[in-house]
Amino acid sequence: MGRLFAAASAGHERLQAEAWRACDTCVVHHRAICSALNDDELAGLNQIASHRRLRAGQRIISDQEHVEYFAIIIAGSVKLEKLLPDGRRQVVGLLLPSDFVGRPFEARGSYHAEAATAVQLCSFPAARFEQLMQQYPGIGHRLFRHALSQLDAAQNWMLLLGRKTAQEKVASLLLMIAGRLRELGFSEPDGRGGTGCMQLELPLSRSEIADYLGLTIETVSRQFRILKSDGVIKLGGTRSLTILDASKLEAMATSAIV
Amino acid sequence: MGRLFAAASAGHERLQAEAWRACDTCVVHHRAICSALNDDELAGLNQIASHRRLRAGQRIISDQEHVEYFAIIIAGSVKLEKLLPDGRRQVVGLLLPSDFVGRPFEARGSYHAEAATAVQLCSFPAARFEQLMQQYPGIGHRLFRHALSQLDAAQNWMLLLGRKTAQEKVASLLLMIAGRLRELGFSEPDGRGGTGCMQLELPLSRSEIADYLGLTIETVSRQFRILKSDGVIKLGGTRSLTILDASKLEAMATSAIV
DNA sequence: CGCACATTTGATATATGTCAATTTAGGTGG
DNA sequence: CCACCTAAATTGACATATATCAAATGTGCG
Repeated sequence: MGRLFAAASAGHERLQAEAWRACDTCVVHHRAICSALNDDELAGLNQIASHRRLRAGQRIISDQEHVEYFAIIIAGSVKLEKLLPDGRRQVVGLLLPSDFVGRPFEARGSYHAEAATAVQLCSFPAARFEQLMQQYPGIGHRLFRHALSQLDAAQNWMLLLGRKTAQEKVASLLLMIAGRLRELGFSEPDGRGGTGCMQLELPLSRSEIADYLGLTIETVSRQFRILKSDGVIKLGGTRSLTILDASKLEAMATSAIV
Repeated sequence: MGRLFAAASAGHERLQAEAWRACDTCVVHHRAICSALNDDELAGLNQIASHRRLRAGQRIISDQEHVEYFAIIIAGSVKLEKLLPDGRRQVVGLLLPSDFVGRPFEARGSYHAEAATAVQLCSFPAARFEQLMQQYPGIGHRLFRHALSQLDAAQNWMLLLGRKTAQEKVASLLLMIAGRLRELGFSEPDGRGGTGCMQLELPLSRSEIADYLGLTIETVSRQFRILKSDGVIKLGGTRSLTILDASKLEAMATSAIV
């Protein structure tokens, strides 16, 4: 997941003056919630925006802690996870570039949001962002749509968690990730740029994948092996993966994914 | 789940004239999305509202079909479910009185919404409702909050589906239902109105419960038996249930529920 | 290059699913 | 109001997908 937005963290004043220009060149500006905002709204947002870089594993929002800021992901991936008191863990969301991080109207987080890879954020102080939301309805409207599509995704994931087999779960995950990365332009058609082939970097480790699918590491690993020996995927290192036969993978996933 | 709103389906003209009055006496008017609307917004909503009664099993929204109307549940319960091609089924949502049914900004449903019990709805034609949403931002804002709390619930359910045992799942479900029914005023403190006791009518059959928890009917039944023999619950008929020891049930559920 | 950690692989255990009867519940007609 | 009747729920015996426990590799970093 390379291609980071390279605009260094300039001084705050400069940042504000160049506000518009900064958004204009942002790699996610045509996908993120800012995409459908008018100039006023965009300028307002830009005045409270600042960039942040996080390393893999750094926490963004913590369960039981005040949410300090909202953010749009510019690069990298963020996982949302919930814990049971005894340590069992469930990943409840995977956010990629252009996604919005944060839960308006609720002071405390209901999950941990954590950088799954190195991450670059465009972040907004929570209080000022909520002010802005009241001032400019367009922002809330965009966020509303984002929440609805997250809800759709969550419901699809409930079907996966409750009713799919380990094999279907793994196949579904790979297709979901591949689809979203392709949409974002991270597609790297492997070999002849055919329909079936795609090379990608997994945004999650095996154990995060297990926690996303409601499985153990070992089961995930065994399913990868089966996919590999069936010639459906190819692994290069632990996080680099090539889908060799997308239609076979789709058949294994049983029905469409979000 | 008795106490239906008894205002018969009067003629359309009368209904509009008495609009305000109708909302004023509605059993859910202080909980549903209409609660925080101003007089204009409420009047607008009322002009396009009509009541509908459905029997258990009737479909409200269908996967792959155009969504014809949105609605607020006045009485009864609605389940949202998703199907796999081979018939496996997952309930992805349970809606109770005051909840909103429907998915704005998306012509086709992504799930089936079906009356789980006899239901009474206050429904709005989809197109006119979306118009109204543009006209009155308050409506969209309320809906936004509703969507966010549905998302929270969905994420909690993902934790349940992915990581809880059958016993924890059943205990969690009972607590979730009990909590929501109590909030709605369907609490019936059994015996001495102590902390621990509550009598309730399950809004779902055993097989719907199984499909909500990602289990089989048989496993659900066995878990009920264990809870019964442990003195945690009491069953009267198949849908009438009394929680005898709420704190024990909470301990069995492992952590808080939405 | 070597070290620590992630991943894979293997052997075995178990929670939950499957299949097959029963039993119970709740509605219907006599 | 009661006996029947169908569908739902329960119960039991057994099967199995996935978890658990335990090494053995592999990977990528310092």
